[in-house]
Amino acid sequence: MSSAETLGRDREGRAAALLAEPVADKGIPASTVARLPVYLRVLHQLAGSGQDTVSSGALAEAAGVSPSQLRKDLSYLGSYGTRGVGYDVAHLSFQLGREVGSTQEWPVVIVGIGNLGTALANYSGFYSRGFRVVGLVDPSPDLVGRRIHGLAITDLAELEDVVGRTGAVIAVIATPAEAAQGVADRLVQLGVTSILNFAATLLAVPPGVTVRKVDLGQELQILAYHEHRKAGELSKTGHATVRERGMID
Amino acid sequence: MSSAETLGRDREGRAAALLAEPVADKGIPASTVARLPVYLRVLHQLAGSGQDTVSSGALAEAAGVSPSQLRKDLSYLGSYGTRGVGYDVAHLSFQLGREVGSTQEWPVVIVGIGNLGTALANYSGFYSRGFRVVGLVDPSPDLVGRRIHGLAITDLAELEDVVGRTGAVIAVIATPAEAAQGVADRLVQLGVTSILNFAATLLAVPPGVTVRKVDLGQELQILAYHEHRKAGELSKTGHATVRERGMID
DNA sequence: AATTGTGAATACTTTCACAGCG
DNA sequence: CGCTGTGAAAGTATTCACAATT
Repeated sequence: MSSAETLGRDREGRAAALLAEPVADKGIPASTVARLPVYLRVLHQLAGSGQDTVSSGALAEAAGVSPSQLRKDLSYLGSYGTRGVGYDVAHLSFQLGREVGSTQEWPVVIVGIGNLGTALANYSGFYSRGFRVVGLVDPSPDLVGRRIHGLAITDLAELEDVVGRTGAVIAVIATPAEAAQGVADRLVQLGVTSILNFAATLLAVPPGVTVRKVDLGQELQILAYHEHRKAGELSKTGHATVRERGMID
Repeated sequence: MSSAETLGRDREGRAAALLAEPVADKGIPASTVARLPVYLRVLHQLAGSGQDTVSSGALAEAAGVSPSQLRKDLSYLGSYGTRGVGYDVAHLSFQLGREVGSTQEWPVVIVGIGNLGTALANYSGFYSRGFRVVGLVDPSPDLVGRRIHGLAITDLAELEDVVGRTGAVIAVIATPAEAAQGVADRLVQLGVTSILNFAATLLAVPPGVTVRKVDLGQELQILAYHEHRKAGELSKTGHATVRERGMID
């Protein structure tokens, strides 16, 4: 998988009372958070196919997790199921969406409009999940002014302007590795607090800013490791052995 | 984050003696495996900048992990450091590369040459890590025959031919979600045992086949969750609190 | 004197198993 | 009766802290 990092790991004493939200809103494990979008996607599919109720077993199967893990995950959010019956698809979908923040629209700025940035700008999966690409930024004079889906590419020099005007707090960095840290610094300065980083470099950001990294080369290398292992086992035992289940997300 | 799944979770009794490889080659935790490519990248950088020795502290810092985690990770591979001194960059780099399988070249086939597939086909990060894109496959008549870096796009109907000719065991699926499972089935049939899946769907594969999923929309949703939480905290306490460190990889 | 390698301790995650409820 | 929700148990991963080694 990809990885999440949030630099700055000291913790507040969690003094504030948590009466504000209908459902307790604290300490959901990171591993659970990473699975919520999966559940949400499956629920949308189910809703689309006319199912209006689903059991933990069926939902878990479709999401690729164990039923007990699904129930444990959902239990962090509240008790949205009905014993003996299951979950109401529409209701659970709404509750999950509310938790993940997908009931609102999030403006997103993409910095670095190379092959990958262009692909991301065209990616329909963002739109359907509530993200609106409101800024495309690149330093290349060849690209500035071109349009993707009607949105013009802006010069990197005007990054301040773009972020300020759109109010984006989520940004995607798809620049070469060398440029990424500089871009991140400017984004953070402008109030961006969540960054999805495709550059093959570690970003240093202040506490309170969340970075998720997707390193495509790294993903393949992890697969190569498994291949390598399979080949080794094969040559020793004469038949492939089964690897244990992966991790993360 | 991205996620690793390997369906089929039964385990062999691990009867075979493990004398073949110089270093014990068993049970490296999945979380460690996911970090090895990061260490490898940092080591390459260090080598490039002329450093020939590095301490666990410095290497850990550059990789974004704790020194003790780095040392624990490396300890699974063997004892490649020198107490009181540190690690020899070239030697550690070689050992890590050998473990990850990046001393050899891996032919890779990409299926689905839309925006994302095109970006992946152009991505230089694959080449530098030992991957060779040897096949580009898509069903669209508009695309078949076009070339990317000199490699012609082949019709999906000839998938069998492409995989057979190139001997690829690693494939990337960048098709629409609906097409992904069908493509995966054919790939597995052809002997592919590692798949990097960008389609927003869960792939069912037989035991022994490793799948890693990268869902870009999902990555943003995880960030949105954090934003959502920050906004909530902010409105309650008047200042942003720091989130705990993420997970995965 | 400095830094690795590693058992032991801690923290986190998943699974189990069953009580609770519709 | 069936399925959820959840404490308790088991399994993993990370951090600590220090002995071992150069």
